[in-house]
Amino acid sequence: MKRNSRLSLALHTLSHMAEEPNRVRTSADIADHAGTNPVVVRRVLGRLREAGLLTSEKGHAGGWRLARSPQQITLADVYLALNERMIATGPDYEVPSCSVEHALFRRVTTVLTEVEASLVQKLSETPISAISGT
Amino acid sequence: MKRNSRLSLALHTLSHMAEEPNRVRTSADIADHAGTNPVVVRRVLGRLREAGLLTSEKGHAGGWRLARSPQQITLADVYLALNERMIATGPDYEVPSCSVEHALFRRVTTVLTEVEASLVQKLSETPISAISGT
DNA sequence: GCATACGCAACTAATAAAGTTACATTTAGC
DNA sequence: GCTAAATGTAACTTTATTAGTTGCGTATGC
Repeated sequence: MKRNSRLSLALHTLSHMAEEPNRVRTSADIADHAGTNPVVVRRVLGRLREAGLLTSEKGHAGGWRLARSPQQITLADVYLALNERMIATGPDYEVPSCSVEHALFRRVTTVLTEVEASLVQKLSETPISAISGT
Repeated sequence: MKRNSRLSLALHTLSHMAEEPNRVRTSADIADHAGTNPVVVRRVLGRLREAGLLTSEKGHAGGWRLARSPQQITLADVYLALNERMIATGPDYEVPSCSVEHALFRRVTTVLTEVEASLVQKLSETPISAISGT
């Protein structure tokens, strides 16, 4: 794995799960499939659980499962759950003091925010069931 | 500066240039405004030049200038010039051997490619002149 | 010829992410 | 209860990317 790996891992895993929603999978199984390791899987899937897309159960016979039907989970849900905004200029760029600069800065930020919203809108049109074979 | 800095730097610089298209700017000037240094500026703007968005001239009184009018340069041009695909699963994820896996893999890739195309389409609707004050 | 610009290569430093190890906690089944 | 198997999480190491820096070659206008 390399870059964009969280989104990639999340999508592949969810698509798989969408094919057999009732099957419980352990992070070790998922890691094997994805060619990574269980802790990394738990880190990524943990975010999806926080967002209400997955549930996990501890202990013997525990593991991961979809929290709702594959038709009700869209790519936007996954994208937002990972909380990795691809576009927005973060709040780290030094905010300019000059007012002209500041106005320019705000216009750039505004446009990028709109673009991101449009991206999320587009993502929300595709449920993960459309990616799985079912 | 931190992340997304190339896109950020490019957009801010181009927006500035859009306000006074005839003015030639040195990488040192631009670096001062952006709070970075001239070499970094040349690296980023170099990509925009390769994409035909900017021209640069060496020597005394040299510097950077828009290659065409601000109305004719869109955010998609900038995004594509930087060649940083934000979405696509690169060709680095190990390609699965199992045919079922392979089919799933291809569907994920296809969907992400479509999403990226839609993003570029959206970006192409905004020229940099819309961000500058003019 | 000299000052001033870009072009580029090479190196360092900072950052983020994946990978790894270790251990606590929870749960099912005996 | 004991044990095996699973998640949860913290800490650390490794790796990859990027910004930053330095130095020097080359081009250009005065």
